[in-house]
Amino acid sequence: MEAAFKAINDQTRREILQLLVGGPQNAGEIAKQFQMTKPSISHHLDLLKQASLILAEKKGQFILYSLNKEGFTQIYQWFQGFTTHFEFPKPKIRL
Amino acid sequence: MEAAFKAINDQTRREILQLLVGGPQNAGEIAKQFQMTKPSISHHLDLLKQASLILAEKKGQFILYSLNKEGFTQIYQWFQGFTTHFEFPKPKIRL
DNA sequence: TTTTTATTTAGATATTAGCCTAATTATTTA
DNA sequence: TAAATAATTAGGCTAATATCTAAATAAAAA
Repeated sequence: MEAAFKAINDQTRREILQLLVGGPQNAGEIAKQFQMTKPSISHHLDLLKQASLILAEKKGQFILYSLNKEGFTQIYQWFQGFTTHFEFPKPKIRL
Repeated sequence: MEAAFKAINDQTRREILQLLVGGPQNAGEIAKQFQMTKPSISHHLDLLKQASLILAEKKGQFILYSLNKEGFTQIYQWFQGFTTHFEFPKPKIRL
């Protein structure tokens, strides 16, 4: 859980997660959308993977990244510890 | 929102938030529960306050700290951007 | 008013984080 | 097999973070 909090404490990494909401992308595609070198993006992807916020699937010479529910669940569960004290609207759930 | 992510990316600060679920406490009471100096705890409280995760109310020579919904709402709203892709149980709400 | 108590602010230090360039690994294509 | 492509790993530099001690501020008590 430690890793998840660390991972989301960075603007670039939050933007990567946002991008992946639109569907899986490989490292090169992701990197193109940032003004930052590929090695830097690669490092961010590694931290997101360590936090179980994304999954990496090797497809030949490409690596396809996609969102991973596990890390988000960890964050949500932490958050839930406070929901008995504050009211929050229901999450929008895809049924 | 930046400040909220930063604030929760620290074990000590997350523990402080957890303590305050049990009700407001002043800085000294909070500090007693950690093996860390008062100035360090004071700094953590300042970061939590900057993130709108806690409120500080001066009571004579004491300062009473309590949870602040605002910062939690910011985190929750960010989180909601992903809930259309993953299903999460409803939060427990105190009505 | 002097002293004590509660808390913060300031300054110093050590660790961590983010970014770059250069080098390496793995896969595909010529 | 040699060259090109995709991505990561390694090393170094700077900025940000967490913690401490010492000093400052503010309120209460003696």
